[in-house]
Amino acid sequence: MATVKKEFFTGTTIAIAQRLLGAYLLHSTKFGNVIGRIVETEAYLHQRDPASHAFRGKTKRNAVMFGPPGHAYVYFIYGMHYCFNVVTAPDEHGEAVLIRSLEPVRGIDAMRYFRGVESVGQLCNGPGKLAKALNLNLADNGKPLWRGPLRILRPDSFLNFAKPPRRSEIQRTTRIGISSGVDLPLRFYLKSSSHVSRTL
DNA sequence: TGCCTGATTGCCT
DNA sequence: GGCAATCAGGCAA
Repeated sequence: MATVKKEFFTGTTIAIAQRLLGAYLLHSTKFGNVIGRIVETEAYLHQRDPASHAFRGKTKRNAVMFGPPGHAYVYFIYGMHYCFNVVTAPDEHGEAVLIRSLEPVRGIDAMRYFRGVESVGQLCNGPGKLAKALNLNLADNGKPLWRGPLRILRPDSFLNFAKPPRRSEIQRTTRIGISSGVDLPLRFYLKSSSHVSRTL
């Protein structure tokens, strides 16, 4: 298992949204390490993106988005769900990448316990689902992702010589579950994956 | 202070 | 496909 370096989080938010595909998200829990392969992401920008939490400026809730890149931005939504994001862009630029789906890799029984669901295909195929499967909540907001109990692992962490996905493997579409900025093509997922929240 | 909405999910028809 | 659950943040007053 090779954790990414801090430099992994430099570049445009859109580039990082694509770079994260094929990488892994690890969380160390009381039931051991829980790991999933990232197969679906969405970019949320600062300006020109009304769907972004950062669009209306910095607040107590979204402050982490405006901090340095490579940290976790976790927020509570709909009174019952958490969503996990990777902060991108330099200080004072409120941008992040929402992780929408994972393919379960390790700690699947722990995921089942946290989710209360058996089917592997239903464990992490949605932003609220994966946060629950990895036992993520507001306590994880602001944590670094290149060291510590919550980390991003390189795409070659599990399969020998596994390379990042080719550009042709990545499908780009509009985002899901928003009411403004619906026309922006800022969602990315791996065409070959059967674990995305939904295709096209 | 009060009202409305939301980067969702799961259950019901 | 429709809709309830459930509550913190954001904005109007």
